[in-house]
Amino acid sequence: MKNTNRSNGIFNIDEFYKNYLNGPRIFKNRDALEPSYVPEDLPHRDEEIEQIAGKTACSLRGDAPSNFLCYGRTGTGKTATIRFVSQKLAEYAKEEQPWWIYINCSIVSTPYRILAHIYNTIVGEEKIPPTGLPKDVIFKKLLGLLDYKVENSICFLVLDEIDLLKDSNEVLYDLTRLNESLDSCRTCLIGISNKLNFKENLDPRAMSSLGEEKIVFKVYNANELGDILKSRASVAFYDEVLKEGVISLCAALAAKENGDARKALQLLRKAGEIAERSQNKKVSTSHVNKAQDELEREKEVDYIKGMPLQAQLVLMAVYLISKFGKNRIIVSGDIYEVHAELANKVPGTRTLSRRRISDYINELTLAGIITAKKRSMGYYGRTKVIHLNIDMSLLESILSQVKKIKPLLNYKPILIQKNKVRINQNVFRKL
DNA sequence: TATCCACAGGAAATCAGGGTGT
DNA sequence: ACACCCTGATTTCCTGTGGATA
Repeated sequence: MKNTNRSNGIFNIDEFYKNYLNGPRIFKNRDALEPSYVPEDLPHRDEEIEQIAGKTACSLRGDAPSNFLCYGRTGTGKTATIRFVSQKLAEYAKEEQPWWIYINCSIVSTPYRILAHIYNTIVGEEKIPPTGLPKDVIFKKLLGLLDYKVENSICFLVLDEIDLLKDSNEVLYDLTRLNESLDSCRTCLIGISNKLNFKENLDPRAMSSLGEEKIVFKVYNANELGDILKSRASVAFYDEVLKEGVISLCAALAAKENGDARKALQLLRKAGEIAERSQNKKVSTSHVNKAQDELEREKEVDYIKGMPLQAQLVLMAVYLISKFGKNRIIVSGDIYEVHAELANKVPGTRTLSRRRISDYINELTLAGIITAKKRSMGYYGRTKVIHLNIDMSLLESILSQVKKIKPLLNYKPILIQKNKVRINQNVFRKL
């Protein structure tokens, strides 16, 4: 980084902004690299587009398409493809434009809220409060609204990340019942799922409501990712800004992560931002490598900072045991005890049951912050052996950013002070 | 070989907090 | 004020279990 903004080592914000404005311009349209951007064309999604277009075409003649499900890993273009087709469809729909209602089930995840969300979207304002009313009242209201407002037309309900629904059986049941009870309006349900086995633990009625048909999105390979990046880059960046190899590096890195196009775009955007920040005229592969590191770090930082306080406390317990425990092997029982100690010290938290702690451990494992292996010690019972999966100093700096927890960073748990061992550590070491 | 530990993790119940209409 | 609603977090209750030990 050039230090023209600093004189005597002091950051000068005026200089910084002046330099920034006079500096090289890199982005022409940054939005083109955002996940929400719907591009003019979608490279390598022809098959998927064809299938979806085929399924939805009948809406142009006023018939309701049958419900279907889209499967595919994150970053395989499921949402983008649906949006793309919906835009095309709108171009060809003559009189009655179909309604498209997108529901992100990671945010709107309960039966009540789904119905309320649909209602509010159609009305265009928050008519239905986030809670308070009985669900069937909303159901009836929605029924009336759909027949009145979407009369003789079709309403596409896109349930994105449908696997994250809290009560998917009930939601799907409600939505099919909705469709059956309507007079003049028809609905079409489109589910989008990251999990291939999503339908497996659904009850049969709900399962059939999504139809037998499914569209599977293939993962992108590095070449395909490269094409996607090229087409986006031409919109997002000024000409000649990207140095040789930048795109192929982004593509290669993302290909390693299950061909995640979102990741590839993030990398490219971040690399551009890093170049811009350091006032380089061009984006180089070293910017991409830095971007990779930064994204990795940001991901963990954001995740941990966004966790509920109790979860942070559980993580703190793991941290403290590994910090003071001198190679002590961390087991779930220890975490429970240390968490209880900590919870008593932090205002506004209570101790939790073992059951709850066990859930938090699972969540941390799922997020990749820790690894947990089930292990039997025979006569000494069964437990989970836990390892931190994140750099200690990074974890320390993240935890120190959480105000309520910060004072505990150097707390030596009583468990460790007394060197209380319920299970002979040698049992573990034997393997 | 039967025993028994220290948990895992499913299902259902409970609680508190934010809301409604009457 | 009252009865009732929805949600998210948590507790309670429970059954299951790998394998060293007696």
